[in-house]
Amino acid sequence: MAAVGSRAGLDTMGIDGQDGLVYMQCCGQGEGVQKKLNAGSATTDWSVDANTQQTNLMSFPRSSGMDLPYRSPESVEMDEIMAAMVLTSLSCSPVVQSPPQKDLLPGDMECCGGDLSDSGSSGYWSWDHGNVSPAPSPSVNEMDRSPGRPTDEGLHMELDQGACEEPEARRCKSLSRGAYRCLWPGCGKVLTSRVGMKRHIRILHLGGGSEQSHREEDFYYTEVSSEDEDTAPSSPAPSFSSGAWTSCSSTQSQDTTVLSSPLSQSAPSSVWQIHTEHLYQACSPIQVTLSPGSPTFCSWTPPGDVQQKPQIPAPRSRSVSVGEQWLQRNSTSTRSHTISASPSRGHCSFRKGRGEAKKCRKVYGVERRDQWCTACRWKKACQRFPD
DNA sequence: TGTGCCGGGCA
DNA sequence: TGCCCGGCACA
Repeated sequence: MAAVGSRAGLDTMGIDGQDGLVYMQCCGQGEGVQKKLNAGSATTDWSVDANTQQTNLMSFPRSSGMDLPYRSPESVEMDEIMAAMVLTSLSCSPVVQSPPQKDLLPGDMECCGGDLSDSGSSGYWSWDHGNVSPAPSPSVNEMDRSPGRPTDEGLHMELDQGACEEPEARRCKSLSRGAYRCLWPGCGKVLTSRVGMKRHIRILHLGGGSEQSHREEDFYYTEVSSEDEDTAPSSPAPSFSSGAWTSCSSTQSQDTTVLSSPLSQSAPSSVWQIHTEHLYQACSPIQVTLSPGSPTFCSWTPPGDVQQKPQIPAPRSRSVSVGEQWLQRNSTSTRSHTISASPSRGHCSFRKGRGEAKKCRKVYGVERRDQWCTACRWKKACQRFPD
């Protein structure tokens, strides 16, 4: 039975005779599932218990010299039944059985499965055929989650990861009908799966699965969707956000197009928010969005877009202070100058030399402090008269 | 010494 | 998050 199961679902099942550990590795994915068995007790919280261990001992030679206790025929039969159940459930996964290296057809795996692939598992565990729950998980996972059983750290990591991402995957699918277009010169292939697109880029264009190419995949595809195309030209703010950016800000852009992207979720909060609310920290947007180490849509956005789009003033419902309102009305041009000049300031800790422009303090004087811009009142970099 | 503003604290 | 201020750098 175990041998049959080995072909069906399990590639390797190793046993540590010292600790009673059984290592199961599914389909060679490197996603080792480590089970610590109660070798001595007959508790059946997890079906593959000591009996199963002994079954495994029958099929897999072990190097240790542990004595094998006598096993009754009933026990052997029960072992076979248990092993059959476990292995059958494991082998039921279509993803497990499918070859991992081919290009995924559209619809194979939806968006958020790509998160898993970043960790090197290439999304093999991101079974995502619609909302169908993963086939092998009910038997194994439910048994793993049963109370009274020693906590399996490694497996819990997998389970937690899946538990955390599955709602997100559903949310992605419910909110976005996006597709992913390969930006590789001359390719332009469109896939509905981020994982598929990543794999497409990695295999066909980057030529392998090296660590670097793993990170570079994000640069060679873009997200396209009908929603995006519909809403993009409507107003400056959505065109600036363009999905990835809107999803970056969880608090302020709920009314805009939401094209949820795992990459964009890891991106910093929106430049728009930074520019409008904390302009005196204007060095942040440039450094953040152009950071070469962050493989996000934000990085992929051409620098020109990053610097130009936030300059477009857009009406916002946010309550602003008097100074900021004045700033929004009058200093759009100077703001763009500030943004473009902010890299010269370098890191925020670098204190730039004093500029020539008069500040609010000089213009209005201390006695008219209420007319200062907000930043000046807060002893921040002047917004109204930036250098 | 005055000014600009970073960094941090407070509510 | 908004607001304020100590303290530092610079002119």
